[in-house]
Amino acid sequence: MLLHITTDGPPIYQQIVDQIRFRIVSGQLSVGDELPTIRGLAESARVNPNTVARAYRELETEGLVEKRRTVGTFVAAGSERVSAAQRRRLIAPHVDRVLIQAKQLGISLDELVAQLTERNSQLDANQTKANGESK
Amino acid sequence: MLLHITTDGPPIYQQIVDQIRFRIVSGQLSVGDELPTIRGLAESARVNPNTVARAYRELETEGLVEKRRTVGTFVAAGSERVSAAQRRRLIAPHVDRVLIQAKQLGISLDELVAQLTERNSQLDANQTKANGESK
DNA sequence: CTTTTTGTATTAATGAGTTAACACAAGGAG
DNA sequence: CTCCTTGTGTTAACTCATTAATACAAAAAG
Repeated sequence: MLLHITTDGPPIYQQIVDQIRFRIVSGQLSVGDELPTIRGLAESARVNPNTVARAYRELETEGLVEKRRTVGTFVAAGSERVSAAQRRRLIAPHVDRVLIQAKQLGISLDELVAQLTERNSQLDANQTKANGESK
Repeated sequence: MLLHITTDGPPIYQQIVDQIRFRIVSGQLSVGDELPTIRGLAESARVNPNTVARAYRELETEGLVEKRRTVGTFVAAGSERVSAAQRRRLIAPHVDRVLIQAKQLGISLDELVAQLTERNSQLDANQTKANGESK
């Protein structure tokens, strides 16, 4: 398991959570798969074991992984079956935040959706550009 | 100018920015209107003048107000004419953030819009409930 | 020119969040 | 039983955003 960690930008534990979560919801990791041990991942990523432990704790709270003491950490059962609902739950706080901001600016839902669509296209364009149209 | 400031929740300077911005974009404050002086608002809101100064600085960066030294702070020209574009600019960072999060969770734009719509209805429902259907 | 009122700048105190150091606890392996 | 590897818990250091204390600068008012 190779993670890309940077000391600037978001907190380390958050980067770990995001990257592992993505591998689970995108199918790169399957139910029952064992994650690296806390110490193992900590060493390979050059961070403190506590930092990895915190990331794993969050993933457990989200219901994505299951920890078995003295054995290891595994992708939790149901991580693929309920994935649609799960993803809705995970994105909910972010959705709420942008809605509240929009309301505070007097932006209607339609306007918000329009801008969302527009920015989405732009982000996609930037991404393919950055990746040199790989794939 | 009466502001509602709470010491918990978001930072004070942010609350000031949000509330004054809303009064500008919603038309409660018109171009050329004078805002309270930094010291005046600081006293009436029981906060440090620096905190108000910071809020005013942000509003100036957003182009919503204009500061005239030794005179005061005023609603900037153009704050109403470009208000649609202005609002888009103000919401842009929040829109980008939720888009990036969605992408990271493998959520499509359509799914995101659907959830946005749903949550919007729920938030509206809560609000009318909390306000006792006032108006 | 002096005073007063305005915004500006510098520095420090505070608090929350993040990360690290290190010791503890539990269960499987031998 | 003993050892080793697993996750857990406690505490402290560090960083950064926020807020406050205080002094400065500029221009209008008199």
